Amino acid sequence: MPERSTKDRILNAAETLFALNGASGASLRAITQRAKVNLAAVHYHFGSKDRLLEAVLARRLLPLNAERIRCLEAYQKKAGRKKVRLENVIEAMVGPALRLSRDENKGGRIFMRLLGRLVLEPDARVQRLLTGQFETVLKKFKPALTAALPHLEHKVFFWRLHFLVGSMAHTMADSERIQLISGGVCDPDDTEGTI
Amino acid sequence: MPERSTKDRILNAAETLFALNGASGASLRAITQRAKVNLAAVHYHFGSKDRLLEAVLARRLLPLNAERIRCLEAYQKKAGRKKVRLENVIEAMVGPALRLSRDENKGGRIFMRLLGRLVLEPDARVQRLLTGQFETVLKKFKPALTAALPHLEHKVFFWRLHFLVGSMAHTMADSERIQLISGGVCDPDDTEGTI
DNA sequence: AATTGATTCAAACGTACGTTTGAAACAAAC
DNA sequence: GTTTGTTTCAAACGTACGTTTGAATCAATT
Repeated sequence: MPERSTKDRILNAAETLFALNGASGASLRAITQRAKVNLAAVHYHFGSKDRLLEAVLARRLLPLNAERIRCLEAYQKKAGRKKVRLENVIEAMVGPALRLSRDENKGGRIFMRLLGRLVLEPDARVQRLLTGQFETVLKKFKPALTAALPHLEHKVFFWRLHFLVGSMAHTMADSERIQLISGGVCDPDDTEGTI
Repeated sequence: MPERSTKDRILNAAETLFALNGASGASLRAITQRAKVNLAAVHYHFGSKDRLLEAVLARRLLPLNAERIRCLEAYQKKAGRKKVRLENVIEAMVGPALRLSRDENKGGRIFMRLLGRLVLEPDARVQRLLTGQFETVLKKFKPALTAALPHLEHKVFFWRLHFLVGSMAHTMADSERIQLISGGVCDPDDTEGTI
C-alpha cells in the first residue's frame, strides 16, 4: 500500500472509528494507534478532536453536496423552462450519495455509516455541523421538489422527507441489523436492492 | 409534588438524561444531581451504570411488550380460525407504543425518545439489550404478519420492516428537527398526524 | 434504651480521556 | 555545515468519569 501522509492516515482512521463507535465513543488514542501516528499529531494537524470530526465530514461532504447541486442544475438546464421531473430531482439528491457509498477506495460505505450515526448523535455541535451542511443543499432542492410535487401539501411533504431521512440514516448506520433480524434473507451490501 | 422513593427518582432522572444526551453522554453525577440523590445511591440500588440503563428500559419495555402481545392475542381470539387483518396486527404493534408515548405522567414521550436514540447507539451491550427485548415480540408477530401479507416476498417484507423501524427511531429521537427543517409547518406533538 | 439492618453520605480511588509541552528528528535553503 | 521551519515524539497535565469505601444516619424490633 502506498504510504499516505500523516494527515490522511489520521482522517481515514478517524472516519472508521467514528463510524464504528460513534463520535464520543472513539478516543483519540485509539485513532492515533490505528493510524500508526503519535497522539499529539491530531492536535498538531487539526487542533482538537472536534475539528478532526469537522475535517472528516468536510472531506467527503463538500464534494458530495457540490455534486448534488451540479446534478440538479444539469437537469434544470436540460429541462429548460419546464420543471424537472420528480425522479430526476431524487436522482440528483440520492444518486451522488449512492455513487459515493459504492466507491470503496474512497471509503464510501464507511463514511455513509458514519453519516447515519451522526444524524442521530445527541451532541449539539455535531448537529449544527450537519444541518449547516445540509441546509445549503436543501435550499437548492426545495423549489425543484415542491414544483415536482404540486399536489402535495407542505405538511405531508415535510413528513415524508422526515421519514425518508430516518430510513436512510437507519439503513446506513445499521446495515447489520437487517441481516440478523431477517435471518440472512436480506443482504445489506446489495445496493441495487436497497434503492 | 409527591416525594417518590430514591429508586424512582434515579430512574426518572436517568431516563430523561439518557434520552437527552445518550447513554454514554449522561454521567452518573449529572443523573444523581438531577435526582437530588447521593452519587453512591446508584450503585447501592442498581449496582452499576449499565444495570441502571437496563432498569430504565425494563420498567417501560416489559409492560409495553406484554401489552403488545396481549393486544395481538385479543385480535387472534376475535378472528377465530381466520387470520388477523393487517391493520389490526399493526395496531397491536404500534398502538401500545403510541398510547404509552401519550401517557405523559408515565414519562412516555421521554422514554420514546430514549428508545429512538438507543436503537442507533453504537454500544454493543445496549444493542444486545434491545434486540433481546424485541425478539420475543417479533417471534409472536412474525407469523401473524406474514399471514396478513401473503403476497409479499420475505425479502421485501423485511426491508419494509427495516425502513419502518428506522423511520420510527428517527421520529422518536429527533422530534425537533422536523419543526426546524419545515419552518414550523409540522408539529411533532401532533401524534395523530404522525401516524 | 439497645440492637439490628437498610439506606445515605462525603470522600477517595483508579482509569481513561483530551490536551499541552518541550525537546528531538527531519528537511530544505543558504 | 549551519540555520530555519516543519513535523514527530514521549511524557506529563488536568479533568471527568464509574466505582468503592467506611462511617453516619435512619427506622423498625426487641
